This record gives sequence, structure tokens and C-alpha cells, in this order.
Amino acid sequence: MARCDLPGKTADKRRVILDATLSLLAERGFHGFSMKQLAERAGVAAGTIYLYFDDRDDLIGKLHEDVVREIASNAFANHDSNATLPEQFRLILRNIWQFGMLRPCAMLTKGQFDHLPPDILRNRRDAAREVFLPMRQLFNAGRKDGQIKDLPDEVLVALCVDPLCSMVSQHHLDLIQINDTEFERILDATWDAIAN
Amino acid sequence: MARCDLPGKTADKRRVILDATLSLLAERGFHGFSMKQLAERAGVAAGTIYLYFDDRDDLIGKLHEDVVREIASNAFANHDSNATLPEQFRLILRNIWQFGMLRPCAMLTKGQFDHLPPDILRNRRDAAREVFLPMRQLFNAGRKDGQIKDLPDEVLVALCVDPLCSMVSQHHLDLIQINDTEFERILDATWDAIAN
Amino acid sequence: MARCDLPGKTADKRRVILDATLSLLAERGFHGFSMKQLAERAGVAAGTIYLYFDDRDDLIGKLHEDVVREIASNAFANHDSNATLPEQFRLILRNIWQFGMLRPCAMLTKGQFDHLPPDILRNRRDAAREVFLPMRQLFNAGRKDGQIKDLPDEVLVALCVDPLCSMVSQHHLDLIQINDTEFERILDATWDAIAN
Amino acid sequence: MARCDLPGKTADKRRVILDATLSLLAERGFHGFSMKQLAERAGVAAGTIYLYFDDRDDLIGKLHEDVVREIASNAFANHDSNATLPEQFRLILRNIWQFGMLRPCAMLTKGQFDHLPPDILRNRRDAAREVFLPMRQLFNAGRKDGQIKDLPDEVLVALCVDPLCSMVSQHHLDLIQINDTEFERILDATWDAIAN
DNA sequence: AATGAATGAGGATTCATTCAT
DNA sequence: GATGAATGAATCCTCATTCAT
Repeated sequence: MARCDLPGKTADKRRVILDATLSLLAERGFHGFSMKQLAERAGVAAGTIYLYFDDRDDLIGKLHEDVVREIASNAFANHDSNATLPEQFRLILRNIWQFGMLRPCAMLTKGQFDHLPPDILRNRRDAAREVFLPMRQLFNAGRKDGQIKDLPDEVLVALCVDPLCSMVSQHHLDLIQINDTEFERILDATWDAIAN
Repeated sequence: MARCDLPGKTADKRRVILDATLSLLAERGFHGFSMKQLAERAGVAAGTIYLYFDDRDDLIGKLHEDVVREIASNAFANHDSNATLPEQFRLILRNIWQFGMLRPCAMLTKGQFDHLPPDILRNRRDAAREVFLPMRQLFNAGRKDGQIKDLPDEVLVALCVDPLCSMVSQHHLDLIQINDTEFERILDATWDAIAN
Repeated sequence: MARCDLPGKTADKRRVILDATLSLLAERGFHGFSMKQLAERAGVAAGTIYLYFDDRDDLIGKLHEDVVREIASNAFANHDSNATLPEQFRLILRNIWQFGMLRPCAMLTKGQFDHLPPDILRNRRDAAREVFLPMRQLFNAGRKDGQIKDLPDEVLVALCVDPLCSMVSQHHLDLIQINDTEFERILDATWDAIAN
Repeated sequence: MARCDLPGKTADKRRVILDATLSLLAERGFHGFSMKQLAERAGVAAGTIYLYFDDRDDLIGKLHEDVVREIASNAFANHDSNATLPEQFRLILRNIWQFGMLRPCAMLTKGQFDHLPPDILRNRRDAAREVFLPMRQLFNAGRKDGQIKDLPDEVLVALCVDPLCSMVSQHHLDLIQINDTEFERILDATWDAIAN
């Protein structure tokens, strides 16, 4: 039973399935991800998954949505719009890093989503843009007052967020080790990349 | 280069299969990639693939190797070790970008490889390290004379190469447009990221 | 008529389920007939069905029984044993036709029942024989006084009732159109078939 | 290789699968017909079926086509257009009956086809019409010179062929026994049904 | 070397049925 | 009685791989 700390059983089971999907994807990637394994990991019967999701693709799509939302909501935690622009920027990246450390799954998975068949994801991208609005506003402000290079949002994201995600993944795959002082210098580096 | 020692048909067919694999992966991703489709696209019988590769995983692994080698050999074309360090750096990144523009497949595919089950790829990474030796030597030199930040190779790669790859992919997916002057500024930005 | 001895809700729900089953079968056939769909169409919960029927097969069997009874009770409506034999015969066939026009479901379904696994239906056939007793008595009388061909009941039924059912089905599937004068000639034809 | 009209292996396997499907349908009906059982009965692997047929529906459809063709080609064997009309008619019905006795499967199955979802069968009906052309020509001639009742083809078929099929089925299900003299009288009866 | 028909384990999904509420 | 979430066996179908030719 248990699991009851939050809303009701139903919501619970949906969550359990999403979480199990996430952990399975992080562990094995889309290779070797099967609905049967998922059911086992989630501790539900195979058929139960289909009570909460239309099919495999729907499940993946909903998970994507969920992960994006979670990353975003963590990235912008403790946001202080009175702080200086580089301070705001550092906080966001730091948040993303910390979130990546705590929830390896979300980040490991993220990279895989980018290479799904477009028809599964295309319309999800808009949702993603929306949810990262605060960061795009930050970029806007920075470009306006000359603190940040005059490059499109996507480019700026590619320059500072993508490397971070990549490093988180490598960290969890034991391909890289990064201590705190190194991390601070990495933050400097990403700021250098986008700053004028 | 290699591969060219066997001149006849054999080498040919191996190549044809690798190329077909690449184009199929770039088009559809690992989702919807099947050996039968591959055989069709390559214009060979299903069984023929197994004359040149042990199995699916071996094929993927060999393709990875191949793509890494091709990227590397392109990245370091026209390399001039007498040029200044930032000039050498810019040439490499420019090469990578141009290669990405010419061979979308290779780059689109690359991202997908990073999320394969580790046992398929683990030992390939060493090969990758080896092949990118020139870039690592560049980093070494730069760190030594203080032009480049004192960060591990992997971090530096994440800061300058990963964003580029990401942008190439986005470009081919029509999610981003980058003209020449923008590209020059992106080169500046990546240098800013790793430079002191 | 039966069934009416239990007046309350119980009888009601059983009826509702049987009716929904009939309409679903007529619409989709056994292909694509599922208990869940049935529950939905009947406006009850899936589990409720099992309060009134042992299982799927029992439900189908009971429906068969029900349909046969309904056809029979309609077929012999207004029966007048003083009328001439051909008149009696025509009335029965006319009743069957009219019933088929009013309740397409019952007739469309009938054909499908004939091809169920024997173990579901075998013992239902006796019930069917019993319920069509009046028609068999008619045949007996006709054979005795030489008005009707000396052939077994089953053959006579096959000669005059089966074509009618077939035509009703085709009519509802829009494969055939039959107006009133044509129908009268069809009645003549079926009588010709069995009459001496 | 192969594809020879007679002995080749390929053609063989397709036939084997069609035959196994037929016998399974005749035995169990659509209830309890599964691709796995079919594979077993046909003596091939499950996947093999899909080398010859797109999917379950395609298989059923192709079988229908096949059965219709076989019935037709038997029905019109030894057709002699110089014989009198009733003689021609009797020969056809006799052929159908004999075919039904020899190949119970085909006939038992036929009834079931009529109740498949329309989208599987709709376009097959046209093929069926075409293949029964000789019988429709007979009806035409008979209507013209007044020997046969002026009723649509479908009605005439329902009056004389449907009863026969029904009786064949009942015969094979041991619900009816018909000896030769009875059969002759049945032929008379069907002629009476459609004749003026 | 090359083929491609055949395999059958494994995939996603459905569905009759149960049972705690 | 009534519910409907949960089950898991069974379904249809795919696909990497083999092997006789």
C-alpha cells in the first residue's frame, strides 16, 4: 500500500509508471526498453500501463513533458530577478547541475529524447520553449544591455546548457569527475561563452 | 583512411552497408531501424549483412568507429601546427561545422550513439580518444602556456565541440538557422568558453 | 413472454445488457465485440455483466435463446389455425419478414450464431426446435394431406425460412432492395418450393 | 527460382497455409481461430504466415477469394449450354452439392464469411459476382423466356443456392441426413421455387 | 560470396474476468 | 447490488538471425 503521502491512488500509479519509465530509460536507453520490463519495474501488470497511457509513444511523450517540466521548475528555483544578470545566470546553471546530480535519470534521458522520431516530439518542443521562458527573458535582457552576445536563444542555450547536460551525463556514466572548484570554473566558462 | 587496402567488391559491399546504415539512422533514428530495411536500402540480401558483421550490435559499433574516424579525419584536415593556437582551434571547429553541413547523417547519428547501452560502446570510447589526439594535444599546449582554461579535456570538449554538434543537428532539423557572420561569432564564443 | 416475473431493476439491467449485446453484434459482428465495449454501450460497469451472466459464452448463449424466442413469438403472432394451410404459411413468413424489418439486429445476428463453436450452441438447438413447434405442426399437416412435399422439417425450413433470413440480412446491408409486390412474389416462390 | 504453377515450394507453402486456415475455420469457426494455432496446423512457424499474407485480415480475405473461386469453378464444371435450362440448373446445383460433400470446409466456412466486418469483404463481393456470372446468365435467359420467375438475381440465389449451402452445413454437423432420392426431390423443390 | 525463405523468441497491446471498495 | 481498477494470459505481429541453395 503505502505511497499515500500525496494525492490518491490513481495519480500514484501514473507516477509510479512514469518514474519506472524514467529509471529504465536512464539505465538502458531506448534499447532494451520493453513494456514488460517496465511493468515489472513499476510493480504493476502489463495491462495496467494502458489504463494510464494510450500506448508506448504516448507514454514516452508524456514522460518527456514531465521531465521538461521538472527540469524547468528546478532550474528556476530561488530565482531572484533583483540579482545581477550573471548572478541570475549562475544560479540557473547551478540549479540545473544540482538537479542533474540528484535525478540522474532525468538528465540521462533528456539526450535520448532529442533523437526520437519527430512526429512524437515536434509539438512537445513548443511546450519546452514555454517552460524555459525565464531563461529566454534573461537572454533578452542581457542582449539588450550588451552583457550577453547578440546570438539567437537556441545558440545561447547550445553554448551554456548543452555542455552542462553533457557533463552531467558523463559524470553519471563515470566518464568524467568534477569537483566543486572545477564546477565553479565551468560556470565561469559558460558565462564567458555567452557574455560580451 | 584505411579500409582501402582491399580493392575489390568485398570492401565495396561493406561500405555500402555502412553507408546505408548511416543514412537510415539519420533518417529514422534507432526507432524504426530494422535489419530488413537496411538490407533493402543497401541493395543486398538480409543474409549478406552477416557476412560482414557479426550481428546488429557489431554493425552499430563498427559504424560508430567509422563515423568517429571520418569526423576526426575531417576535423584535422589542413591542420597547420605552425599557426597560432586560436587559429588552429578555429580551423578545427570550422572543419567540424563544414563536415556537419556536408554529411548530415554522421552528425545526426552521433548524438544517438551517446545513449547506446554501455557494453556496445564502452571500448569504442578509447578509439575515439585516440582519434581526437590532435585536439587533446592542442588543449595540452594551451593549458600549459595559459591560453586555455585549466580544465579536463572532456570538459573542454563539452564546452566547444558539443554545442557545435548540437547546432548542426538543430540546423538539419530546421530548428535553427545560422548564417556565416553568426557562425563566426559562434566560433568566437566557443573560444571565449575555453580561453583564459 | 416470461422474464417478466421479476419486476424490479434486476430484470431491467439484464435486459439492457442483452439488448446492448444484440445491437453490438448486429453492428460489428463477433469481430470487434468486447465485454468492455458492451459495458459501455449498456451503460453499466464491466463487472456488472458478471452479476447476470456467468461469462462471455453464457451471455452469448442466453442471447441466442432470447432471440430465438423472440423470433418465434413474433412468427406465430395472429396465428389462425382455421385458415387454409397456405394462408397460415404465408402469415408466418410475412411475420418473420416484418420482424426482420423492425429488428434488424436479431436477424443479422442469427446468421452468426449458426457458426459458433458447437459446445456453446448444441443444446440450444433443442430449445429452438421446441419453440418452432407450430411451424413443424404445419409441415406435418401439409405432408399428411399432400399439400406439402414429403421432405424432413429441416429441409423444408432450409427451403423457405433460410432464404427469407438471408434476404433480410442482405436488405439491411444494402445489398438488395425488395418492394412489396416483389415480396409477395417471393412468398409465392417459397410456397412453390415446399408445395406439391 | 520456383513460382512454377505447380510443384514449387513457395506456391506450396501459401497453399498449405490457406488449406490449414480453411480446415481450422471449418472446425472451430472464427472463435478460437488464432494465428498461432494456424501456424501449428500448417506446420510452419508463426512468422512464416506473414511472408505470404499481410496480416490476419488479408489472410481471411484471400481465403474467401480462394473459396469463392473454387466453389464457382466446381459449380460450373461440365456445363453444357445446349442442355435445357432446367437441366443446366440442376447440374449446377448438383455440382455445388457434390463439392460441398467433398470439401466440407469450404462450405462450412462460406457461411461465416457473410458476417465479417464489411470493410474486409465489401470489395470481395464484386469478385464473387463476377465468378458466378454463368449462373446469372442462366437466370437472365430463364427470365427472358418466362421459365424463371421475374425476380432479381440475389433473390433467386437466396431461393435456390442458400438452402443448399445451409443443408450441406447441417449435413456435416450431423443435424440432417439426406439420401439420394431425397436430394433429387430437393433439386425439384429448388427449381419449383424459381420456376414459373 | 550471396541469397532470401524460414524461424521463433520477444515485442506491444487487448480483453475476459476478478475483487476490494 | 454495483463499480471499475487491476490483472495477466493470450493475441497479433516483428525482427534479428540462420541456413539450404
